[in-house]
Amino acid sequence: MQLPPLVQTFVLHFGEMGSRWGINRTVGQIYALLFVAERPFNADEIVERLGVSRSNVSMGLKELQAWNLVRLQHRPGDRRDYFTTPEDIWQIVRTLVEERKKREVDPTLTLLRELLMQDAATEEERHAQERLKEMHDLFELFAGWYADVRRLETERLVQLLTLGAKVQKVLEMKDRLTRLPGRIGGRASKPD
Amino acid sequence: MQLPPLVQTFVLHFGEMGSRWGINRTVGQIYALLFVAERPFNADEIVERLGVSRSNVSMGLKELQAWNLVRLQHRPGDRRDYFTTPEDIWQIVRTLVEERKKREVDPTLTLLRELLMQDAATEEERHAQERLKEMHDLFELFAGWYADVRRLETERLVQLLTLGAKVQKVLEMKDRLTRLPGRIGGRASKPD
DNA sequence: TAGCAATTTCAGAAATGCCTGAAAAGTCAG
DNA sequence: CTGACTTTTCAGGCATTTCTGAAATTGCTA
Repeated sequence: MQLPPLVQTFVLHFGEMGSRWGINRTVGQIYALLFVAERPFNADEIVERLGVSRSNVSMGLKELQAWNLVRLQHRPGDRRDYFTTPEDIWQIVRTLVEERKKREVDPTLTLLRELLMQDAATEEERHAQERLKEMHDLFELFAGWYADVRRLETERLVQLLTLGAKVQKVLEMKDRLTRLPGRIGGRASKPD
Repeated sequence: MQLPPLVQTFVLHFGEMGSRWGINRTVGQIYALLFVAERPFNADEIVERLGVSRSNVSMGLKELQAWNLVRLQHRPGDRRDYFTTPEDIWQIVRTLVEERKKREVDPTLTLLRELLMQDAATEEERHAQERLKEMHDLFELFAGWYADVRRLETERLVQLLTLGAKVQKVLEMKDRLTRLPGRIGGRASKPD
Protein backbone atom coordinates (compact mmCIF):
# COMPACT_ATOMS: atom_id res chain seq x y z
CA MET A 1 0.00 0.00 0.00
CA GLN A 2 1.67 3.16 -1.29
CA LEU A 3 0.12 6.02 0.66
CA PRO A 4 1.00 8.81 3.07
CA PRO A 5 0.62 7.42 6.61
CA LEU A 6 -2.27 9.70 7.46
CA VAL A 7 -4.22 8.60 4.43
CA GLN A 8 -3.29 4.97 4.92
CA THR A 9 -4.65 4.95 8.47
CA PHE A 10 -7.91 6.39 7.30
CA VAL A 11 -8.19 4.03 4.34
CA LEU A 12 -7.58 0.99 6.51
CA HIS A 13 -10.09 2.10 9.13
CA PHE A 14 -12.70 2.79 6.52
CA GLY A 15 -12.11 -0.59 4.95
CA GLU A 16 -12.73 -2.22 8.33
CA MET A 17 -15.85 -0.19 8.96
CA GLY A 18 -17.06 -1.20 5.53
CA SER A 19 -16.89 -4.84 6.55
CA ARG A 20 -19.28 -4.16 9.41
CA TRP A 21 -21.68 -2.62 6.95
CA GLY A 22 -21.92 -5.43 4.46
CA ILE A 23 -19.56 -3.58 2.14
CA ASN A 24 -16.38 -5.44 1.34
CA ARG A 25 -13.01 -4.19 2.45
CA THR A 26 -11.66 -3.24 -0.94
CA VAL A 27 -14.77 -1.26 -1.82
CA GLY A 28 -14.48 0.62 1.45
CA GLN A 29 -10.83 1.35 0.82
CA ILE A 30 -11.40 2.58 -2.70
CA TYR A 31 -14.07 4.90 -1.45
CA ALA A 32 -11.96 6.23 1.38
CA LEU A 33 -9.10 6.86 -1.02
CA LEU A 34 -11.25 8.76 -3.48
CA PHE A 35 -12.87 10.69 -0.68
CA VAL A 36 -9.62 12.27 0.51
CA ALA A 37 -8.01 12.56 -2.92
CA GLU A 38 -7.42 16.04 -4.24
CA ARG A 39 -7.95 14.97 -7.83
CA PRO A 40 -9.73 12.21 -9.73
CA PHE A 41 -7.93 8.85 -9.91
CA ASN A 42 -8.03 6.25 -12.63
CA ALA A 43 -8.19 2.54 -11.91
CA ASP A 44 -4.45 1.99 -12.23
CA GLU A 45 -3.68 4.75 -9.79
CA ILE A 46 -5.99 3.07 -7.31
CA VAL A 47 -4.28 -0.28 -7.92
CA GLU A 48 -0.88 1.31 -7.17
CA ARG A 49 -2.02 2.95 -3.98
CA LEU A 50 -4.04 0.10 -2.48
CA GLY A 51 -1.91 -2.77 -3.73
CA VAL A 52 -4.81 -4.91 -4.91
CA SER A 53 -5.41 -6.46 -8.30
CA ARG A 54 -6.68 -4.54 -11.25
CA SER A 55 -9.77 -6.72 -11.55
CA ASN A 56 -10.61 -6.22 -7.92
CA VAL A 57 -10.54 -2.46 -8.40
CA SER A 58 -12.69 -2.80 -11.48
CA MET A 59 -15.33 -4.71 -9.56
CA GLY A 60 -15.15 -2.35 -6.64
CA LEU A 61 -15.65 0.68 -8.83
CA LYS A 62 -18.55 -1.00 -10.52
CA GLU A 63 -20.21 -1.57 -7.18
CA LEU A 64 -19.61 2.01 -6.09
CA GLN A 65 -21.17 3.17 -9.33
CA ALA A 66 -24.19 0.97 -8.71
CA TRP A 67 -24.54 2.80 -5.41
CA ASN A 68 -24.18 6.16 -7.15
CA LEU A 69 -21.33 6.90 -4.81
CA VAL A 70 -18.66 7.80 -7.34
CA ARG A 71 -18.60 10.01 -10.40
CA LEU A 72 -16.93 9.28 -13.66
CA GLN A 73 -14.83 11.91 -15.43
CA HIS A 74 -12.76 12.06 -18.56
CA ARG A 75 -9.68 14.03 -19.55
CA PRO A 76 -9.11 15.29 -23.04
CA GLY A 77 -6.71 13.02 -24.89
CA ASP A 78 -6.94 10.31 -22.24
CA ARG A 79 -9.19 7.35 -22.71
CA ARG A 80 -9.09 6.16 -19.13
CA ASP A 81 -11.92 6.67 -16.67
CA TYR A 82 -11.24 8.93 -13.71
CA PHE A 83 -13.26 8.65 -10.56
CA THR A 84 -14.18 11.05 -7.79
CA THR A 85 -16.58 11.38 -4.91
CA PRO A 86 -18.88 14.39 -4.84
CA GLU A 87 -17.25 17.52 -3.40
CA ASP A 88 -20.24 18.15 -1.21
CA ILE A 89 -20.26 15.74 1.69
CA TRP A 90 -23.97 16.29 2.20
CA GLN A 91 -24.56 14.97 -1.27
CA ILE A 92 -22.76 11.83 -0.21
CA VAL A 93 -24.93 11.45 2.86
CA ARG A 94 -28.06 11.93 0.82
CA THR A 95 -27.05 9.30 -1.70
CA LEU A 96 -26.06 6.84 0.99
CA VAL A 97 -29.33 7.17 2.83
CA GLU A 98 -31.37 7.09 -0.35
CA GLU A 99 -29.73 3.90 -1.57
CA ARG A 100 -29.93 2.12 1.75
CA LYS A 101 -33.60 2.99 1.97
CA LYS A 102 -34.20 1.64 -1.52
CA ARG A 103 -32.36 -1.60 -0.81
CA GLU A 104 -33.31 -2.30 2.77
CA VAL A 105 -36.24 -0.30 4.07
CA ASP A 106 -38.51 -0.49 1.04
CA PRO A 107 -38.32 -4.26 0.56
CA THR A 108 -38.85 -4.78 4.26
CA LEU A 109 -41.91 -2.56 4.24
CA THR A 110 -43.28 -4.49 1.28
CA LEU A 111 -42.76 -7.80 3.04
CA LEU A 112 -44.32 -6.54 6.26
CA ARG A 113 -47.40 -5.36 4.39
CA GLU A 114 -47.76 -8.74 2.72
CA LEU A 115 -47.49 -10.56 6.00
CA LEU A 116 -50.08 -8.28 7.57
CA MET A 117 -52.53 -9.07 4.78
CA GLN A 118 -52.47 -12.80 5.48
CA ASP A 119 -54.95 -14.12 7.96
CA ALA A 120 -53.60 -15.72 11.05
CA ALA A 121 -54.61 -19.34 11.64
CA THR A 122 -53.29 -19.63 15.18
CA GLU A 123 -53.05 -17.43 18.22
CA GLU A 124 -49.28 -17.56 17.80
CA GLU A 125 -49.59 -16.06 14.35
CA ARG A 126 -52.04 -13.47 15.50
CA HIS A 127 -49.58 -12.27 18.08
CA ALA A 128 -46.75 -12.28 15.56
CA GLN A 129 -48.83 -10.06 13.31
CA GLU A 130 -49.36 -7.62 16.13
CA ARG A 131 -45.63 -7.29 16.55
CA LEU A 132 -45.09 -7.01 12.81
CA LYS A 133 -47.65 -4.24 12.77
CA GLU A 134 -45.63 -2.35 15.33
CA MET A 135 -42.52 -2.76 13.24
CA HIS A 136 -44.37 -1.75 10.10
CA ASP A 137 -45.69 1.42 11.69
CA LEU A 138 -42.25 2.26 12.97
CA PHE A 139 -40.71 1.89 9.53
CA GLU A 140 -43.50 3.93 8.00
CA LEU A 141 -42.94 6.68 10.50
CA PHE A 142 -39.24 6.85 9.65
CA ALA A 143 -39.91 6.61 5.93
CA GLY A 144 -42.42 9.43 6.12
CA TRP A 145 -40.08 11.60 8.11
CA TYR A 146 -37.31 10.93 5.66
CA ALA A 147 -39.49 11.65 2.62
CA ASP A 148 -40.11 15.02 4.19
CA VAL A 149 -36.66 15.92 5.34
CA ARG A 150 -34.79 14.80 2.24
CA ARG A 151 -36.21 17.76 0.37
CA LEU A 152 -34.80 20.35 2.74
CA GLU A 153 -31.89 22.43 1.59
CA THR A 154 -28.72 21.49 3.36
CA GLU A 155 -28.66 24.75 5.25
CA ARG A 156 -32.07 24.07 6.73
CA LEU A 157 -31.15 20.51 7.53
CA VAL A 158 -28.07 21.64 9.43
CA GLN A 159 -30.18 24.18 11.25
CA LEU A 160 -32.56 21.44 12.29
CA LEU A 161 -29.81 19.11 13.44
CA THR A 162 -28.08 21.88 15.33
CA LEU A 163 -31.24 22.69 17.21
CA GLY A 164 -31.67 19.07 18.21
CA ALA A 165 -34.16 18.63 20.98
CA LYS A 166 -34.49 22.35 21.38
CA VAL A 167 -36.97 22.09 18.55
CA GLN A 168 -39.30 20.85 21.20
CA LYS A 169 -39.17 24.25 22.87
CA VAL A 170 -39.97 25.92 19.59
CA LEU A 171 -42.90 23.61 19.12
CA GLU A 172 -44.27 24.46 22.50
CA MET A 173 -43.88 28.12 21.67
CA LYS A 174 -45.74 27.58 18.44
CA ASP A 175 -48.52 25.82 20.33
CA ARG A 176 -48.95 28.83 22.53
CA LEU A 177 -48.70 31.39 19.78
CA THR A 178 -51.00 29.80 17.24
CA ARG A 179 -53.70 29.68 19.82
CA LEU A 180 -53.60 33.41 20.36
CA PRO A 181 -56.45 35.39 18.91
CA GLY A 182 -55.29 37.69 16.14
CA ARG A 183 -52.90 35.22 14.49
CA ILE A 184 -49.58 36.86 15.31
CA GLY A 185 -47.58 34.35 13.36
CA GLY A 186 -48.35 31.37 11.13
CA ARG A 187 -51.65 29.83 10.29
CA ALA A 188 -54.04 29.44 13.19
CA SER A 189 -54.61 25.82 14.11
CA LYS A 190 -57.93 24.53 15.30
CA PRO A 191 -58.01 23.86 19.00
CA ASP A 192 -58.14 20.11 19.65
CA MET B 1 -37.39 -25.08 10.50
CA GLN B 2 -40.47 -25.70 12.59
CA LEU B 3 -42.51 -22.50 12.37
CA PRO B 4 -45.85 -21.15 11.18
CA PRO B 5 -45.39 -19.96 7.57
CA LEU B 6 -45.95 -16.33 8.42
CA VAL B 7 -43.32 -16.37 11.11
CA GLN B 8 -40.94 -18.38 8.98
CA THR B 9 -41.08 -15.85 6.15
CA PHE B 10 -40.29 -13.06 8.55
CA VAL B 11 -37.49 -14.94 10.26
CA LEU B 12 -35.84 -15.79 6.95
CA HIS B 13 -36.10 -12.23 5.67
CA PHE B 14 -34.68 -10.85 8.87
CA GLY B 15 -31.82 -13.33 8.72
CA GLU B 16 -30.99 -12.09 5.23
CA MET B 17 -31.21 -8.46 6.24
CA GLY B 18 -28.91 -9.25 9.12
CA SER B 19 -26.24 -10.40 6.69
CA ARG B 20 -26.27 -7.00 5.02
CA TRP B 21 -25.70 -5.41 8.38
CA GLY B 22 -22.67 -7.35 9.47
CA ILE B 23 -24.83 -9.49 11.73
CA ASN B 24 -24.77 -13.16 10.93
CA ARG B 25 -27.80 -15.00 9.66
CA THR B 26 -28.46 -17.09 12.74
CA VAL B 27 -28.26 -14.11 15.05
CA GLY B 28 -30.76 -12.27 12.86
CA GLN B 29 -33.08 -15.26 12.87
CA ILE B 30 -32.93 -15.71 16.62
CA TYR B 31 -33.77 -12.08 17.10
CA ALA B 32 -36.65 -12.16 14.64
CA LEU B 33 -38.04 -15.24 16.35
CA LEU B 34 -37.90 -13.69 19.80
CA PHE B 35 -39.34 -10.46 18.50
CA VAL B 36 -42.60 -12.03 17.33
CA ALA B 37 -42.82 -14.63 20.11
CA GLU B 38 -45.66 -14.27 22.56
CA ARG B 39 -43.62 -15.71 25.40
CA PRO B 40 -39.97 -16.12 26.39
CA PHE B 41 -38.09 -19.00 24.74
CA ASN B 42 -35.23 -21.02 26.09
CA ALA B 43 -32.26 -22.08 23.99
CA ASP B 44 -33.66 -25.53 23.16
CA GLU B 45 -36.93 -24.07 21.97
CA ILE B 46 -34.98 -21.84 19.63
CA VAL B 47 -32.96 -24.83 18.40
CA GLU B 48 -36.18 -26.70 17.61
CA ARG B 49 -37.74 -23.83 15.73
CA LEU B 50 -34.74 -22.70 13.71
CA GLY B 51 -33.17 -26.09 13.15
CA VAL B 52 -29.62 -25.01 13.98
CA SER B 53 -27.20 -26.48 16.49
CA ARG B 54 -27.38 -25.87 20.18
CA SER B 55 -23.93 -24.29 20.21
CA ASN B 56 -24.83 -21.94 17.42
CA VAL B 57 -27.83 -20.72 19.38
CA SER B 58 -25.68 -20.30 22.45
CA MET B 59 -23.23 -18.11 20.57
CA GLY B 60 -25.99 -16.16 18.94
CA LEU B 61 -27.68 -15.43 22.24
CA LYS B 62 -24.38 -14.38 23.71
CA GLU B 63 -23.90 -11.88 20.92
CA LEU B 64 -27.42 -10.52 21.30
CA GLN B 65 -26.77 -10.08 25.00
CA ALA B 66 -23.56 -8.22 24.25
CA TRP B 67 -25.71 -5.88 22.18
CA ASN B 68 -28.24 -5.53 25.00
CA LEU B 69 -30.87 -6.66 22.58
CA VAL B 70 -32.36 -9.52 24.55
CA ARG B 71 -33.44 -9.93 28.12
CA LEU B 72 -32.89 -12.90 30.32
CA GLN B 73 -35.69 -14.31 32.47
CA HIS B 74 -36.09 -17.23 34.81
CA ARG B 75 -39.01 -19.41 35.78
CA PRO B 76 -39.45 -20.81 39.25
CA GLY B 77 -38.33 -24.43 39.37
CA ASP B 78 -36.67 -24.25 35.98
CA ARG B 79 -32.97 -23.71 35.68
CA ARG B 80 -32.95 -22.83 32.01
CA ASP B 81 -32.55 -19.28 30.72
CA TYR B 82 -35.50 -17.77 28.90
CA PHE B 83 -35.04 -14.93 26.46
CA THR B 84 -37.23 -12.11 25.24
CA THR B 85 -36.98 -8.85 23.39
CA PRO B 86 -38.29 -5.72 25.10
CA GLU B 87 -42.04 -5.23 24.73
CA ASP B 88 -41.58 -1.63 23.73
CA ILE B 89 -40.29 -1.41 20.19
CA TRP B 90 -38.95 2.08 20.84
CA GLN B 91 -36.73 0.66 23.50
CA ILE B 92 -35.33 -1.67 20.87
CA VAL B 93 -34.64 1.22 18.52
CA ARG B 94 -32.94 3.17 21.25
CA THR B 95 -30.68 0.27 22.17
CA LEU B 96 -29.82 -0.44 18.56
CA VAL B 97 -28.84 3.13 17.84
CA GLU B 98 -26.97 3.48 21.11
CA GLU B 99 -24.89 0.38 20.50
CA ARG B 100 -24.12 1.19 16.91
CA LYS B 101 -23.00 4.63 17.95
CA LYS B 102 -20.77 3.17 20.62
CA ARG B 103 -19.20 0.66 18.24
CA GLU B 104 -19.00 2.61 15.02
CA VAL B 105 -19.44 6.34 15.40
CA ASP B 106 -17.39 6.90 18.55
CA PRO B 107 -14.28 5.05 17.41
CA THR B 108 -14.45 6.76 14.04
CA LEU B 109 -14.69 10.16 15.69
CA THR B 110 -11.70 9.32 17.87
CA LEU B 111 -9.67 8.29 14.86
CA LEU B 112 -10.64 11.38 12.90
CA ARG B 113 -9.61 13.62 15.76
CA GLU B 114 -6.25 11.89 15.97
CA LEU B 115 -5.64 12.27 12.27
CA LEU B 116 -6.55 15.94 12.43
CA MET B 117 -3.98 16.51 15.18
CA GLN B 118 -1.11 15.25 13.04
CA ASP B 119 0.67 17.78 10.92
CA ALA B 120 0.58 17.28 7.23
CA ALA B 121 3.93 16.91 5.50
CA THR B 122 2.67 17.16 1.95
CA GLU B 123 0.02 19.08 0.09
CA GLU B 124 -1.72 15.76 -0.51
CA GLU B 125 -2.00 15.19 3.22
CA ARG B 126 -3.14 18.71 3.84
CA HIS B 127 -6.01 18.23 1.45
CA ALA B 128 -6.85 14.87 2.98
CA GLN B 129 -7.10 16.54 6.36
CA GLU B 130 -9.49 19.10 4.98
CA ARG B 131 -11.77 16.33 3.83
CA LEU B 132 -11.42 14.48 7.11
CA LYS B 133 -12.37 17.68 8.89
CA GLU B 134 -15.57 17.80 6.89
CA MET B 135 -16.32 14.22 7.82
CA HIS B 136 -15.48 14.88 11.44
CA ASP B 137 -17.79 17.86 11.62
CA LEU B 138 -20.56 15.89 10.02
CA PHE B 139 -20.24 13.08 12.53
CA GLU B 140 -20.12 15.57 15.37
CA LEU B 141 -23.26 17.22 14.12
CA PHE B 142 -25.11 13.90 14.05
CA ALA B 143 -23.68 12.86 17.41
CA GLY B 144 -24.77 16.13 18.96
CA TRP B 145 -28.23 15.87 17.52
CA TYR B 146 -28.53 12.33 18.76
CA ALA B 147 -27.28 13.21 22.25
CA ASP B 148 -30.11 15.70 22.33
CA VAL B 149 -33.03 13.70 20.99
CA ARG B 150 -32.20 10.46 22.73
CA ARG B 151 -33.45 12.04 25.93
CA LEU B 152 -36.86 12.87 24.55
CA GLU B 153 -39.79 10.83 25.73
CA THR B 154 -41.07 8.55 23.01
CA GLU B 155 -44.23 10.57 22.65
CA ARG B 156 -42.25 13.72 21.88
CA LEU B 157 -39.99 11.86 19.51
CA VAL B 158 -42.97 10.57 17.56
CA GLN B 159 -44.40 14.04 17.47
CA LEU B 160 -41.17 15.34 16.00
CA LEU B 161 -40.95 12.60 13.39
CA THR B 162 -44.56 13.07 12.43
CA LEU B 163 -44.03 16.74 11.81
CA GLY B 164 -41.08 16.02 9.56
CA ALA B 165 -40.07 18.96 7.43
CA LYS B 166 -43.04 20.99 8.60
CA VAL B 167 -40.77 21.89 11.47
CA GLN B 168 -39.15 24.18 8.96
CA LYS B 169 -42.25 26.30 8.85
CA VAL B 170 -42.18 26.59 12.58
CA LEU B 171 -38.54 27.59 12.46
CA GLU B 172 -39.22 30.33 9.96
CA MET B 173 -42.00 31.58 12.15
CA LYS B 174 -39.67 31.55 15.13
CA ASP B 175 -37.06 33.47 13.13
CA ARG B 176 -39.55 36.18 12.41
CA LEU B 177 -40.92 36.31 15.90
CA THR B 178 -37.67 36.36 17.81
CA ARG B 179 -36.50 39.32 15.80
CA LEU B 180 -39.48 41.41 16.81
CA PRO B 181 -38.85 44.15 19.33
CA GLY B 182 -40.64 43.46 22.56
CA ARG B 183 -39.82 39.76 22.68
CA ILE B 184 -43.24 38.33 22.01
CA GLY B 185 -42.03 34.79 22.27
CA GLY B 186 -38.76 33.09 23.13
CA ARG B 187 -35.40 34.67 23.81
CA ALA B 188 -34.46 37.55 21.55
CA SER B 189 -31.58 36.69 19.25
CA LYS B 190 -28.96 39.21 18.30
CA PRO B 191 -29.33 40.48 14.77
CA ASP B 192 -26.52 39.17 12.58
C1' DT C 1 -10.45 -2.99 -40.45
C1' DA C 2 -6.30 -3.84 -37.71
C1' DG C 3 -4.07 -2.69 -33.71
C1' DC C 4 -3.85 -0.91 -29.37
C1' DA C 5 -5.47 0.69 -24.84
C1' DA C 6 -8.69 0.19 -21.33
C1' DT C 7 -12.14 -2.31 -18.98
C1' DT C 8 -14.86 -6.31 -17.77
C1' DT C 9 -15.72 -11.06 -17.03
C1' DC C 10 -15.03 -15.29 -14.87
C1' DA C 11 -13.16 -19.76 -13.13
C1' DG C 12 -10.65 -21.15 -9.62
C1' DA C 13 -7.51 -20.03 -5.52
C1' DA C 14 -7.31 -17.86 -1.11
C1' DA C 15 -9.33 -15.92 2.80
C1' DT C 16 -12.83 -15.30 5.88
C1' DG C 17 -16.69 -16.32 8.48
C1' DC C 18 -20.08 -19.68 10.11
C1' DC C 19 -21.62 -23.84 12.14
C1' DT C 20 -21.21 -28.19 14.44
C1' DG C 21 -20.23 -31.94 17.71
C1' DA C 22 -17.67 -33.11 21.48
C1' DA C 23 -15.72 -31.88 25.55
C1' DA C 24 -15.26 -28.63 29.39
C1' DA C 25 -17.11 -25.66 32.66
C1' DG C 26 -20.62 -23.95 35.47
C1' DT C 27 -24.64 -24.52 38.69
C1' DC C 28 -27.82 -26.35 41.55
C1' DA C 29 -30.36 -30.03 44.68
C1' DG C 30 -29.88 -33.42 47.66
C1' DC D 1 -19.49 -33.99 47.33
C1' DT D 2 -22.07 -36.18 43.66
C1' DG D 3 -24.83 -36.39 39.82
C1' DA D 4 -27.96 -34.31 36.70
C1' DC D 5 -28.83 -30.56 33.93
C1' DT D 6 -27.48 -26.49 31.42
C1' DT D 7 -24.48 -23.42 29.11
C1' DT D 8 -20.03 -22.31 27.02
C1' DT D 9 -15.90 -23.14 24.51
C1' DC D 10 -13.37 -24.44 20.60
C1' DA D 11 -10.99 -27.17 16.87
C1' DG D 12 -12.03 -28.59 12.63
C1' DG D 13 -15.13 -28.97 8.59
C1' DC D 14 -18.14 -26.52 5.55
C1' DA D 15 -19.94 -22.60 3.03
C1' DT D 16 -19.62 -18.17 1.37
C1' DT D 17 -17.28 -14.29 -0.05
C1' DT D 18 -13.42 -12.04 -1.88
C1' DC D 19 -9.60 -11.70 -4.82
C1' DT D 20 -6.65 -12.82 -8.68
C1' DG D 21 -4.70 -13.68 -13.37
C1' DA D 22 -5.90 -14.80 -17.80
C1' DA D 23 -8.92 -14.26 -21.42
C1' DA D 24 -12.68 -11.84 -23.56
C1' DT D 25 -14.82 -7.63 -24.67
C1' DT D 26 -15.28 -2.84 -25.67
C1' DG D 27 -14.16 1.14 -28.02
C1' DC D 28 -11.12 4.21 -30.11
C1' DT D 29 -7.66 5.73 -33.86
C1' DA D 30 -5.38 5.47 -37.83
